[in-house]
Amino acid sequence: MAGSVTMTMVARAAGVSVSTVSHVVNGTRPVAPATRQIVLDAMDRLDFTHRPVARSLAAGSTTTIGLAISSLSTTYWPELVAGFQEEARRWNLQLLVAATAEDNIHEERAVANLLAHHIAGLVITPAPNWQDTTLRLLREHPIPFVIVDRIQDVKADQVGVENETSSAAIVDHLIQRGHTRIAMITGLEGLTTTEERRAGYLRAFRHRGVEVDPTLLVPGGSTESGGRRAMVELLARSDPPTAVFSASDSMTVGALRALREANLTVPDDMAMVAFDEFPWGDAFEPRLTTVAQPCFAIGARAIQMLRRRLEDPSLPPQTLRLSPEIVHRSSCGCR
Amino acid sequence: MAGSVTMTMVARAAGVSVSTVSHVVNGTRPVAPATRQIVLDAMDRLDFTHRPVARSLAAGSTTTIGLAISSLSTTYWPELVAGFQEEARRWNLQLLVAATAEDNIHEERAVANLLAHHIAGLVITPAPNWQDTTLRLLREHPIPFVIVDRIQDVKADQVGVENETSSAAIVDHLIQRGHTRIAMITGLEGLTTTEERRAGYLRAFRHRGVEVDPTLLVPGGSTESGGRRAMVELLARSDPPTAVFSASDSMTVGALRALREANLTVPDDMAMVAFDEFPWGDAFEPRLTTVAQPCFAIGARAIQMLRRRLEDPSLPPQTLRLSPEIVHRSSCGCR
DNA sequence: CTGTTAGCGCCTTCAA
DNA sequence: TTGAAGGCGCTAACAG
Repeated sequence: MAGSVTMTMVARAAGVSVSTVSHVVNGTRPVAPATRQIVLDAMDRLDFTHRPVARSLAAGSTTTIGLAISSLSTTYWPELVAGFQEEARRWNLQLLVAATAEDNIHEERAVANLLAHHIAGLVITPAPNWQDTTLRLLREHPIPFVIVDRIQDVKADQVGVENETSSAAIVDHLIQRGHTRIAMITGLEGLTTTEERRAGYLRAFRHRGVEVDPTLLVPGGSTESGGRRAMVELLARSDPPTAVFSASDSMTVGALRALREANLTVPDDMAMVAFDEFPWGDAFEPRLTTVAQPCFAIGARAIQMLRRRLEDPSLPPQTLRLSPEIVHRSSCGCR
Repeated sequence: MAGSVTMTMVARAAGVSVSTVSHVVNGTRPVAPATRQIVLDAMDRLDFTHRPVARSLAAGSTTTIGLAISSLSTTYWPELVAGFQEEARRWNLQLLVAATAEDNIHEERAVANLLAHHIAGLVITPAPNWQDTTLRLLREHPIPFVIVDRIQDVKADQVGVENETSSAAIVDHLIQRGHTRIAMITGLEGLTTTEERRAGYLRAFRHRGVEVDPTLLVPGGSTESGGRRAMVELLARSDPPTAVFSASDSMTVGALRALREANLTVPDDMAMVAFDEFPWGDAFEPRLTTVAQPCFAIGARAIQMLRRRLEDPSLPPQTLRLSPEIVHRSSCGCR
C-alpha cells in the first residue's frame, strides 16, 4: 500500500506517543528539541507520509481547493488554471477540478460533488443563471469561495478584468480609424462579461456622439460555431460592416473561419479586433489586435484571495479588476 | 458546515442502524424494499450528503484519480484533460491535478503528494528521466497507473499514438513533392515521443533510399522559444532547407514566428508540416498540414484503462496506440 | 434481511 | 513537556 506508514508506527519507533508525533508534524504545540529530533529521525527512517484523508476526518477540514471551471478548452482557461496551479503549489494546496460546461445544472452538480469532498474553499466561474441553483447551494453550505472572470453583483471575493473600459478602448480605435459600421459579435447571454463588453462597445460610440445601429450587435454565444454563424450572417447583409469586434477567443476563431470561407482578407476586406489574446498571435495571419487578459495573474490572484479568506473569514469581500493590455497588431488596419 | 448531516443522524431518523444506511447508500448488500424506502426518505428529508473523506478512511480507498500532467498550456494538453474530465465524470471519479513541468524532480514531488492523498489511481505523462525518480516511487508504492502520451518501455497500461508511422507519412509527403533538403525540429530529449517522431522522419528517407543529412535535425526542446531558435538557425545557413517538419505544437508556433520575422512566407519561401493539430487551424494562415492527434479520445481512453485496472488488477498490461489523422492543408505547398 | 462492533489514521482536549 | 483517550463519519466483518 501507498504510504502505509502511520503515525502510530512512528510513535512506536520513536518511543513516544502518537500525540507527540502529531504535534511535531503539525507544529501545533511545543515539543522538546531532543524529542522532536528523535521523532523526525524516526519519520525519516520509516519514510512516513501524512495521510490527508485521515487528517481531514479528524480535523474536519481539508487542504483541497475545488475548481468549478466552465471548460478547459479555448485559450483562456488553460492559462487561468496554470495560474491556479502555480499558486496552489506554493501553498501546498491541492486542486480538485470539475467542469461545469457553462450550464447551471451541470454546475450545481459539480459543486455539490466538490462540497461533498469537504473542500476548504472553492473557485468558480459562474454559469448563466447560477443564482437559483449553485449560488443557493453555496448559501446553504457556506464555504469560502472566490468568483473568477464573471464578476457578479453579490457580496463575495471576486477577480476579473476591466471589461468595459478595455472594450471601449479597442472599439474606439476602430472608430478613430474612420470606421462607421462596426459590428460586435457578443458572447453568451447571462455572463456578466458579455454584458460588460457590450457596454464598452456602446460606450465607445456614445463617447463620440455617434448613434449605434442595434442590428450591428450579433450574438455569438461564446462558441466557435456561434462566432462563425454571426460572421456569416453579417456578410450576407446588403450593407455589411467594415469592421468587427469579437468578444471572446472561440468566437474570434469562428469568425475568421467564416471570413476565410468567403475569401475575404483581414484587414483589407474586413478590419477585426478581438477580446482575448492568442498565445500564437505573433506567428499566424491575420495578426490580431486584441485585448489581452492577464490570465495567469488572475488565476494566481484567485488562490491568494481564497487563502486570505480562509485565514480570516471576517474580512470584507473584495472585488479585484485587473487591467487587460491592448496588443496592437495589424488586423485593425494599422501599418 | 457543509453537509454536516451524518449517516448516524439518518439512521436515527429512519429508525434503523447505520450499517443499513451505509448499505442502501452503497448498494453493497440487499436491503428490504420497505426499509430501503424509509431510509431513502429520511436521507432526502435531512438532506444527507455523503462524506468521501470518511469513506476513504474507513474503506481504505478513494474515488479520486491523480493527474500528473506536464503542463496545461499549449494546445495538446487542454483537450487531453477535457477527455479525462468527461470520462471521469461519467463514472463519478474525481480528478486531483498536479503539474510536473517536464521535470522529473517536480514530477516526483507532485506524485508523492498525490499518493499521500490516497488516490485510487494515477494518470501520468512521464517526464524525461523519470525512471530513477517517479517510477521508482511508483514501484515502492504500487498503485494502478496509466501512462499517457510518452509510451515507455515498461510493463504498464499506456495510451498514446502511432508517432513513427504518422511522422514518416507526413515527411514522405514532402519528399514526394520534390523536396530534398527537409529539416526536422525535434522535441525535448528524453521523451519517447521525440525519439519516435525522429525515427519516423529517418524512416521516410530510408524508405526512399535517400541519405539523410544529419545536420538537418535541429533540437527545439518542445518549447516555443526552442522552435524559434531552431528555425533561426536553419535560416542562417548557407544552404537552408526548403521544407521543415516541426515535431510539436509549441515549437511550430515558434518556428512560424521566426519565419515571419524573416519576412518569409509559408509555403512559398518554406514548406512546413507539423505534428499536433491546432483547433484554429482552419481560421489562420498559414494553413498547416498536420498530424492531428485524437487528444480527447486519448484522455477518455486513459480513464477507461484505469477503471479496467482498478476492477481487475490481475489483467495483463495493455499498450494502446491510437492512429492520428493527417490533416492536409496548404502549408506543404499543395493546391 | 438487519444490527453490533471494531477500527481506518489522525487531531485534540484533558490530565499528569 | 508529554501521554491517554475519545471521536471525526463511515465501512465491513461477524453475528443474529
